[in-house]
Amino acid sequence: MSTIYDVAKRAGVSPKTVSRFLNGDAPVGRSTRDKVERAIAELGYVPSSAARTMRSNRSGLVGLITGAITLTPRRMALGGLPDIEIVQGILRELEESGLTLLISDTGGKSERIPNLVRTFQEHRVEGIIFVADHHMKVTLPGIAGDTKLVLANCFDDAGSPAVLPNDRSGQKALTEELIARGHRRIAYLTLGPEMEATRLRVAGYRDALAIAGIPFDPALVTAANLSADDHLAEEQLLWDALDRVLALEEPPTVLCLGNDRMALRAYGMLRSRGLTLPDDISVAGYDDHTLITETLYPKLTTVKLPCAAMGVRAAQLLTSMVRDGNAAPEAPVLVGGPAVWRDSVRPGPANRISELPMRGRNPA
Amino acid sequence: MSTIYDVAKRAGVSPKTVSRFLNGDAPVGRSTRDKVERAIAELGYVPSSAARTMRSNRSGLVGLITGAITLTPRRMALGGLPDIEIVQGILRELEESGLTLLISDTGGKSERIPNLVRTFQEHRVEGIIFVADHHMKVTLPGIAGDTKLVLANCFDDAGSPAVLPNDRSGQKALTEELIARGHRRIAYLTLGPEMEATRLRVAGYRDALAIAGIPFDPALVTAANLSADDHLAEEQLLWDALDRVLALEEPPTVLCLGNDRMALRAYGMLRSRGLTLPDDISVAGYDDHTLITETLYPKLTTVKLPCAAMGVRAAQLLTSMVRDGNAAPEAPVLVGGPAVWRDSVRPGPANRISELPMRGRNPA
DNA sequence: ACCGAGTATGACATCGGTGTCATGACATCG
DNA sequence: CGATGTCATGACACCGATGTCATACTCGGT
Repeated sequence: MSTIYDVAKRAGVSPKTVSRFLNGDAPVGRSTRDKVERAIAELGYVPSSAARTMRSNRSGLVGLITGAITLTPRRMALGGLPDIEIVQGILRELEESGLTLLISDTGGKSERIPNLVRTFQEHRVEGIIFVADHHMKVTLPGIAGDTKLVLANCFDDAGSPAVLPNDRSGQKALTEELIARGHRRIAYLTLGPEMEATRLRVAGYRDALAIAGIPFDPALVTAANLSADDHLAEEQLLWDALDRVLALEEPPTVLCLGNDRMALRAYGMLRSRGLTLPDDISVAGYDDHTLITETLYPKLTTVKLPCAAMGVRAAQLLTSMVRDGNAAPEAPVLVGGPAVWRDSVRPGPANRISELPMRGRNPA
Repeated sequence: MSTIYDVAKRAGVSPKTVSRFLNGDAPVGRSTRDKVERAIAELGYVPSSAARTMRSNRSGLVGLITGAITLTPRRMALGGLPDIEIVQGILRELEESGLTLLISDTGGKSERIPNLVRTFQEHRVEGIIFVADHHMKVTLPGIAGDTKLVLANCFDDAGSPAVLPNDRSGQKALTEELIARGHRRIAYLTLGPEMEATRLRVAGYRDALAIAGIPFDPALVTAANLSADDHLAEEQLLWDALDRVLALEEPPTVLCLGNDRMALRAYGMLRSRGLTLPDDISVAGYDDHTLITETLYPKLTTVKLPCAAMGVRAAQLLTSMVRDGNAAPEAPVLVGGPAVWRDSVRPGPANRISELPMRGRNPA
């Protein structure tokens, strides 16, 4: 591989002049410029970022740590959340920034992270983005030097700059729209209670109820999902939760589910009870996993989890910290996603379930 | 970030001794070793790969060019082929190799490739793997220097080392198994005629027929897919092709489709004609896209496209070229995938379609 | 006591760019 | 016409590793 010295010799100028031509940091005479240009083309010269990095202490690299690449196909098949969309947002934003992305995949094994970080540091990345597969708290190894860190879809105790989905506003918006359509008895079958998303979305749900002056009924809100990969247990949990809320004295007219996959399952369970969607009961999901939401009949009303936007924001945040030396924001950046209105929620003021025979409400 | 000089000063030794400790290229006294070890830990020293690269001319980087990351979710939703599995295979194989992967995504725009290659060369990658989303011919920009290149799922005119799916043996194996189960009239509704896969798989199909002494009937083989993203036209093409082969004097007892998505469509079309699978007619796909093959009823018999294995082989090939200086293989590496036997092919010697009324054979 | 072999270490140059400073050629101005 | 300023260019050191060569010390054999 030819060097700047080769180019200089061929063009009959000093290496520094070639450097000036390449970087434009000082004027270069027209004829000199032409000679250098020709020499570069003839030699196929490409500057070495290693040498540049040494002198300038800027590598032009940023690191990305994720499990999305190895885990996505499996999660896709399960209808899980494509955190790969966050990675896509990051890619898109970084594309024009002149920064080169080093991607490391954890393969789902978090114990590998320290090694990945170490490798990144050897390559003197200017910043690292860590992408989690769901809204969660993480604990990362300390990062030496002034390498910047941005967390996407997660946060830590150290208060590292983070980009998070606005779960609270998302569930609030959905609930508000449900209320606006006349629903008063809104069941919420949540994800596991240990999930950040659950805590925040329940808060958003209660926000909306409070604004509308509807009293909060704890019987309508229950966890109905596991974080573990145990389909059978998940199914039973959901069935039981659904059973309980439908058997209430005053049953819900709409079911909000913790994610679209739960909604998919709920469709089947409700139908096996002889209920028609959305006429007998309405359903809403969360995530806007289009593979599910657009495929189901009726199409699923849900809340968009703004993955791509989170990726873009995370990348913007990192570039602004790395290139412009901006300080990290005090508070996490919250990225909201809209409620996406489809056909699984009856537009009318109420559903018919309260008029149904017990068969629909409790088939057992 | 601290340097080897900082470590040397703190440990009271020369930088070269620290270097020896780090690389183990010469014996280091026990007490010296301890002092150096402590100094490194106290300073959180991480060696600079940029400096190392300059001196040694080896960056420890390999580049990967793909469109899998940005395109996968869309293709997944379509039931297309997850070339991301190739990337996974590469990741897995490279993990323990000490090489760091630079991943660039084309975003589906091949005109970006020269820039990606250029960026890789600036970082002095030791090799580049190019991953295509389907078996195809590509034309890549020339790569200066002695950077190695490996093509995965594609090949070029220059004879660059390539890892390819063995389409011919795959379709041959499937066809042979069909024949072994008594099928004689085997229709093959292929992908677009311009696809490499089509040419090779038809050859494999004919190989199997020839071995069994079954004459090749051109009326049974017809292209029934478009490369373009035109669902409606695709559907019509498939319908028409299906219509023609079913209306033959001597209709097929089994339909082979160009991929699993076509098989998925074929299921619907055959059923709308009142045919029962696999009793009235058998169906086989290609790719083993488990989201489809395991979900359909009956489960789809298909040929596994060995994506992960191709990724592994491509990475092995590149590391052997980069690290051990091995020469590129003369011929492309062909990776075979087995026929995966599920329930969509009737085990019996023949299907009943030839006994069916015209309704089933031509509903129009 | 002496020599060669092995062990443990350091001085110095080098990789390919770029920051700093110096220099020479002109143009401009009072 | 000399002082000043701008433009165009080059010489040289430096970033942080490591290869090469040199040096000093320790042993065991003779």
